[in-house]
Amino acid sequence: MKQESPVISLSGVPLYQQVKQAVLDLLAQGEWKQGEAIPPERELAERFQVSIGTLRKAIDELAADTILTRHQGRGTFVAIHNQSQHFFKFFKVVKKDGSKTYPIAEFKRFKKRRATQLEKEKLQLGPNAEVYEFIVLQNLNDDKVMIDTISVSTKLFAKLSLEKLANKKSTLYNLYQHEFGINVIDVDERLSVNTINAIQSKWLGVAEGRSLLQIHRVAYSYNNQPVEWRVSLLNTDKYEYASKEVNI
Amino acid sequence: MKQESPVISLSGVPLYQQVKQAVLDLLAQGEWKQGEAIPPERELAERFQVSIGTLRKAIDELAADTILTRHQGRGTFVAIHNQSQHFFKFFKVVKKDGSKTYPIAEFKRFKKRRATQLEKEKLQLGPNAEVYEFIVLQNLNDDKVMIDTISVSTKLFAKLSLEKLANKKSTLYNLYQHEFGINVIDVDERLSVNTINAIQSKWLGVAEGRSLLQIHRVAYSYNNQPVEWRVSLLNTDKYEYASKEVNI
DNA sequence: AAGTGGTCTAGACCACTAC
DNA sequence: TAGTGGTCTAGACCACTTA
Repeated sequence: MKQESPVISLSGVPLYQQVKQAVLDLLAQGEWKQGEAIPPERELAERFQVSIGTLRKAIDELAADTILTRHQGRGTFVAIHNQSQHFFKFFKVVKKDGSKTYPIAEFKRFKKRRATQLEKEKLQLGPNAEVYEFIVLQNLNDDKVMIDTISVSTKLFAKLSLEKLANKKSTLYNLYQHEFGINVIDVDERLSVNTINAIQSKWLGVAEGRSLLQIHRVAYSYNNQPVEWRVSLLNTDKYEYASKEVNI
Repeated sequence: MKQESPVISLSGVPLYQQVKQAVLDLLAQGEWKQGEAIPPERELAERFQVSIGTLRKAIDELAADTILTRHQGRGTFVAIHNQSQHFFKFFKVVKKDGSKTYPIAEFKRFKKRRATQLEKEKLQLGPNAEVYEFIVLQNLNDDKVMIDTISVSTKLFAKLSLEKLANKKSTLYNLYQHEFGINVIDVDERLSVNTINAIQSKWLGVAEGRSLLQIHRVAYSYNNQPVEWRVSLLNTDKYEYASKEVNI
C-alpha cells in the first residue's frame, strides 16, 4: 500500500479538514474515478496516519457535499453527479398531486444583443455590455409548463451558441460548468403575477393575456458573482412552485 | 441535577438519534426556551447516560437543523426562530423597489368549525377534528397587500379567540409560542395563481375576479408536527414574494 | 482561572453486503 | 465468513469566552 506523507502540518487547520483536502486532491488527480470505490476507512486512516474517528469526520463532510457516497457493507464510492439531481437543485416546480419529474428543455430563440438597463443592474455589467438571450420551453410529463427567457454576459459565456445549448447532454447549469467553468451555487428568486404575450401564449398553449406566475431569478457563482438573469412564466394550472428544494 | 431515565431502548434506533429525540422532546416541553443556553455537553452526556461523542453527534444534528446554535467557549443555545430580530423570518413579501417594512395585521373574521378534508390532511387531524379559522389582512406602508386565511387545530390552540389575536403584542407566531407553547420552526409553501372572490377583493381593494399570487403554507413545529394551515392571496402590483428569507 | 465547545485518539462491537 | 461502513465509548488536550 502506498504510504502517504503525514498530513499533519503546523497550521491551525483541523486535522480532519486536512484529510478532507487530501482526499479532494487525490480525487482531482484522478486517483479514484467516478463510480469507483475508494479504499476502506481503516486503510485510509492508516494511510493518512489519523484515527478512524478523524478519518470518518473528513469522509462525513465529503458525503454531505455529495462528493462521496457511502454504503454500509459495500464501501465508499466516488459520487456521479454529472447529470443527476444535483443540477436540478434549483428547479422548484412540482405537480400539484405531489409527483415529481425532470423537466425537458426545448430551445426556442437565441440572439446576441446589447444588455438592457435591468440586465446591467442584475448582472453587474458595464455600460456597453452585451448579452446572449435565449428562450427555453420547459416540458414536464408532456405538459408545456414554463417559458424561460435567459440572459448571460457574452464575456463570461464566450461563444455560446444555440447549437451548444441544444446539444448539451444534461442540464443547463451543467453546461455552464463544463463549457465555461461557471458554477451556479445559489439563486435569488422573486415571484409575482404577470400576463403573457402572444408568442408566449402560443408556446405554452394557453389563452393570450392570461395571468401566470412570473419568476425573476438571478443566479450566483462563488463570491456572490451574478452570472445569469432569467424571467420565467409558469402555468400553475397543474403545477406549482415549492418554496423549498424538492428531491426528485 | 435532574437525572434522566436512560434513553437506551431495545429498538434498533441509534442511540444518538434517541438522544436527539429526547432533546427535541425537552424543547417541546419548554424545558429550555428560545435564546437560552442548554446545559454543557458533559452534563448532558451524564444526564442521558451516553458518552460525550454520542451526545455530540446528537447535538451536531440539531445544530445542522438550526434548532440549536453552538458557540465555542460560551455554550449551546436554543436558536431563536420567531422572536426579536427574527420576528418575520417566514414573512417573505418585499416591495419591488427593494425597501423592507414590517406588516401590520388586521383581523377580519374568527370562527370555530369542523375541519375540512384538506385541513385534516395538512394538519394530520382525526376524523371529527375542529379548527379555528381566522382571516388576516396584512398591511405594508398603508397598502393592503395580502389576505391570509388561517386554520389551526382547536386541540393545540385551546381557547384561542379573536380577542387574544387582536391584543397580541408582537407576531402571530410569537403568540403561538407564549400562549400555547407552540414553536413554529419551519414552513412549507406552495405558490400558484388564483382568482379572488368578492369579499377578498373588497378587503384588498382590487377588482373582483382578478388573478393574484396564492400561497399555501403548512407551518411545522419540532418533530415535523404540522401546526398551522394557511392560504394567502398576495397582490403583486407593488410587492413580490422572495424565495429566500429577507432581513428587515 | 474556570468553563465552554472543538478536535482527536484507539480502540470495541454491531449491521449489512458479497462471496 | 470476511470485509465493509455505522455506532459508541472514555477519555485527552486545544481554542475560545467570560469573569
